[in-house]
Amino acid sequence: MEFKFEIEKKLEGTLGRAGVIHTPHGDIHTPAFIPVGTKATVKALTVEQVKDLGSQAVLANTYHLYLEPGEDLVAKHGGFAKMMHWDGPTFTDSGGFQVFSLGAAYGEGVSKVATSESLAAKIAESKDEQKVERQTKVKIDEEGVDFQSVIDGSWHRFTPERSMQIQHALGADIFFAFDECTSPLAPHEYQKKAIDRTHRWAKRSLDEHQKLGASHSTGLQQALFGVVQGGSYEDLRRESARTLGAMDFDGFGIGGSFTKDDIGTAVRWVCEELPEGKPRHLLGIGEPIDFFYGIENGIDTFDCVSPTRVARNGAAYTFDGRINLKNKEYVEDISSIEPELTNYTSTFTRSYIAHLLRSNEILAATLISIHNLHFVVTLVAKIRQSILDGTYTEFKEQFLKRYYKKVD
RNA sequence: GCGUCGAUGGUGGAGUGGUCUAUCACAACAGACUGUAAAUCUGUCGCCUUCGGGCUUCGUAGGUUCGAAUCCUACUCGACGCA
Repeated sequence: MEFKFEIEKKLEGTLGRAGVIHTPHGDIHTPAFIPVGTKATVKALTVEQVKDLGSQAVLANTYHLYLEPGEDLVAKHGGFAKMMHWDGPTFTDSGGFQVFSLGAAYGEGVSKVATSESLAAKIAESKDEQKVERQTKVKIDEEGVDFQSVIDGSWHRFTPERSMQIQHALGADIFFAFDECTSPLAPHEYQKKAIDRTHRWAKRSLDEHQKLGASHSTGLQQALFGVVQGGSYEDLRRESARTLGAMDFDGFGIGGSFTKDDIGTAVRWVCEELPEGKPRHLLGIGEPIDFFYGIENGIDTFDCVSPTRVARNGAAYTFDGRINLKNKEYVEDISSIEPELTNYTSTFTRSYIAHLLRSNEILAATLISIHNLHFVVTLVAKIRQSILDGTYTEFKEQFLKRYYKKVD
């Protein structure tokens, strides 16, 4: 019943590896994609569907479950996994990301992953004149964070200790330390201040976690991952990884915002510093290309809302790139979304799904979510297999060539 | 047959003398979405354009007026009422 990570095979000449994470609720064969079930549900899907498409674990969110229905109620069910009938491994995010999405990112149009052009434009814009005081729903201080509920506007407070208490009540196998996810627009000076504070919070999270763990009667051992920050600055990323790497964490999350073409580089800086024998999770990343650059630079697990979010908005992954099924060209297309992938959704035509989208039927969200999650879960599983088989380079080349081919 | 009311862009429906290619919604056509404020958001949506602008629309045909989707007349069509 112990948490343990084993490396099965390394990817020659890179930081990549295939391995297995043992958790109290089963193994995760890595690299792996972990579907996000923020509020103890993977949106639009039943747990049977999530399982059948090959998911090994689910990640839920502390912020959302704390607000609704509250961690005590979740604890009465025996944890969020039991509540949602998921019997495999689970993660909970700390609520730290909401410090970003409801704080620095709130109403600013900044996203976790930006293209360098859009970022440059935003930076120019923010330097332009004195901007009106921006409205956020978050106030950060040394002790923790005050934040306003997105549900009813009421004010709440998270500290590292509080986040750990809530996460223990929610009952996942793997927790994340409470961190501050900064804006990509923040200057080096602020990023430095933020990681120093995040490191102090990490230590406090660890202390509280150990205190709470000692009092558990279940005999299960939960793992705690520290979260590396540092924005797009190499010195800060490395410093953050070294500092947290020296602490007694079971694994590490890599958080923060990235420049689209540079995710791999930032990950490499971090993974070069982190202890090799502990698992690394890349928080909130998961477009097809990102998996390759993440994995060869040392990432073991990913989570991302993108497959399910874009699915609800009508976009589907195919081996020839992402398509928008709402578009006219699919109205009479009687092929399946991706003929080379077999799952529940593949028995339906693009035309039928386009019809469901156009008539606003909720089944469209379910069918495309099944497909997209199956696509990314399978893709990462294939990458894992290619590492074991020694065919990674060919596999990567073949996949990317087709997925990102430019049409002239 | 008489009377009343009505006819607006793909649809519904505002607008009742200038600021009207005409509010708005829907539909349509695209785009975005990366630790879920998200079954969401953004743009386009008469024709042409060298993107400055140009041209044509509010049932049809006339008229009044400097100026009409808006006022008048006739006609066409529709709904309702009376015969």
